Amino acid sequence: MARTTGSHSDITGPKVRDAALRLFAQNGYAAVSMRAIATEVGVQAGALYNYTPDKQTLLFNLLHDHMEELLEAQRDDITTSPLDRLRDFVDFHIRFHADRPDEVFISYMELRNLTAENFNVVETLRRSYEDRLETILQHGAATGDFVIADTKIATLAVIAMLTGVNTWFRSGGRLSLDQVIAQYWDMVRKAVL
Amino acid sequence: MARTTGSHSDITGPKVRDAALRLFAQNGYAAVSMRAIATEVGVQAGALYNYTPDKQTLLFNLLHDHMEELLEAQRDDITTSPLDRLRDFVDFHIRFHADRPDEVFISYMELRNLTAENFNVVETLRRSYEDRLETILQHGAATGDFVIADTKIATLAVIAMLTGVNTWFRSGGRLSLDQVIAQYWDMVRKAVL
DNA sequence: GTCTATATAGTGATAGAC
DNA sequence: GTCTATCACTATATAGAC
Repeated sequence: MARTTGSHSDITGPKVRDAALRLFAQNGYAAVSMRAIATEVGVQAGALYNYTPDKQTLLFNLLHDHMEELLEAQRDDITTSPLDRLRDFVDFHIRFHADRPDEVFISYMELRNLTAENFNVVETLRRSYEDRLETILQHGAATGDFVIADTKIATLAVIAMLTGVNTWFRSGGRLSLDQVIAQYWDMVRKAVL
Repeated sequence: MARTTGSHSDITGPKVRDAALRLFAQNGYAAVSMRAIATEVGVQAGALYNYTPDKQTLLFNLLHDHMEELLEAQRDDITTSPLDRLRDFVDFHIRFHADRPDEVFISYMELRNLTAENFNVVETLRRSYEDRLETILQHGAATGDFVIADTKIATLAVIAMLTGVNTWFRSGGRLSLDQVIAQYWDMVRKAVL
């Protein structure tokens, strides 16, 4: 219970994580040195190794936890209509991703800097998220609510379209997030009809 | 006219370019050393500097030339209907990008590794490509052929969706490129109707 | 828990021989 | 045009003092 005087692990730990996230997103994993992260945190490089065994684990944890949070946050009410479920998915996806631009960015850009083993873990999580959308589309296609030639292609097309919002959307811009969501929902709805 | 005996610049030059393209796409610009490129070409690192002043120029040329080729190849017959022009754009975009997976990949992943000046050049070219699609959508919206709330958003949404094909399409897979194009065209067509 | 110092290896680019 | 050799840095990670 008693905490060692001068221990800052519960403060420094998150700071290391935040600094790594910001710097990886800004400059890319390979271009960011442990010294740069340490400087951002306000410690010397050696001190970082109290919080991560190595740089690779730092990256893996950021991507892994992002995917876990995504899967944890996404809800699908299977008692509602396919159209309502799809609308909820579109709304959730855009909102969740718009809230975490750095996490989303490194999740796409830094996949190839994961070790093969770490990549497989993250990739499995990503696929299970895709599967949730495909399940909705398959259900709607089966009931006749949707007209979709190939649900796998439609899944990938919709996710690519929605995730693209992150490349240009900035809060405080010409359109509010609600307006953006409304317009994407309009396009997605028509595309699967 | 006469060529120096033993000169291989017309062979080695393209080989340097191809090796850089492949390695940048596979491992990322920052993670690829000039020595690695030289090994791939079959020369020593110092020899590369007969073909590029530095590593940055190597990257810039790849991205710049890719965008120039894209703009050069894209055709828009303004005498046809908005729907036909849009269909041609979708067909062209998917086909052109599917043919050049490495160029497309580094054009998205390595933008941030360009110097500010080089980035602006490439970014300007990219925007002018986007503008060509937006022109088509604006025209169709004006004639009533399309129903689009915001042509800028629709432009970005369609390009994100189409470019997403490159993340999963592999020639020889479940679907032919023609089948893929047909399905994307179906979704795009319905989305703007 | 953080520091300094260091081991070990890699980097981009250049000089000058051939 | 390509080679070898090298300069001046920077990298990740660790050891041991405090």
